Amino acid sequence: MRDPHDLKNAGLKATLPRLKVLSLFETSKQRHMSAEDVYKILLNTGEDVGLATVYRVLTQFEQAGLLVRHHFESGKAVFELNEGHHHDHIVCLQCGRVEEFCDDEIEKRQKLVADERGFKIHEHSLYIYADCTKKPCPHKS
Amino acid sequence: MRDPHDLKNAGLKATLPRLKVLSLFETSKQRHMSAEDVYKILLNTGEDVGLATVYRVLTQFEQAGLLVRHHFESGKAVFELNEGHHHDHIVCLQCGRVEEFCDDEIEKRQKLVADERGFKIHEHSLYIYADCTKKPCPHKS
DNA sequence: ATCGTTGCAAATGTTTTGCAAGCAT
DNA sequence: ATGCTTGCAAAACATTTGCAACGAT
Repeated sequence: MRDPHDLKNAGLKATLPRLKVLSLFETSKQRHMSAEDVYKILLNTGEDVGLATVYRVLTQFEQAGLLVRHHFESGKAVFELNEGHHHDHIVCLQCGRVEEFCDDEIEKRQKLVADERGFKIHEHSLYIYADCTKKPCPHKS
Repeated sequence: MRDPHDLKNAGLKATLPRLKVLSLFETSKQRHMSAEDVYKILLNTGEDVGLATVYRVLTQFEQAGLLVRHHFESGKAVFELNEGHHHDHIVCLQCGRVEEFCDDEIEKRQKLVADERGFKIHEHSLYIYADCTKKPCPHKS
């Protein structure tokens, strides 16, 4: 299922639900998933986990630095694996499609803007919300 | 209270609750307010409006283009008056403080990034979430 | 054996909706 | 008079929490 090592490093016991959730994020083609997404996928896979546990595990993983939480203006939080490398997100407001990007110039100006105003930016600080018109946009996934 | 004109233009009847809410946005020192904020301020001012009405009116104003809705990674939506002039937002994740900014270089690159990926950006597309460390940060308003 | 973890159900917080009464036109 | 609007209460979501049973060390 998954190496219990990473969990132990994070100070978390290597329990079934935690291994399943972490495993899912590492094997899923979908990089960004909500608690409900994770819960449903695990159910469909025949795994038996409670929704409350999924929420708890996701929060613990976020605090342990294994996952990053985003809100993406949708009313529900989504999580992605924290793989260290910096990137920002552009999100379609119609269908929820997420694409990652990295632009040095934007990085530079972003830090400038933040510094001027006394803000300290994070790894994932910057979001662009837009509409994906050219690509197939299923209007709500 | 407020000129009923703008409301009529938007195809909305000039009712008391709507005039009060619009008026509040135009007179409040706080540019960004949640439904709860608006509701409480109106109550404290002795005005009598239902919370459900506040939610409905805010949504109608958003659709009419009078207000802009943001989520700001906080679990609750906030609204601001749409005054036409473009700007982006940098938001403190600790206390919710919002500052507006406009950076031509970021604009340019943002459009580029969006174009490359087939996204169409809006007036308020770009957000930076950060921590305001240098300024007094009340840690939750 | 101990203490963290789980699942369920209940609680919480935000936003939406059904419906009868009320108001703008 | 008509039809949009309101307020309230209830419903709908997303998320969190209390608690007794369970599982990893």
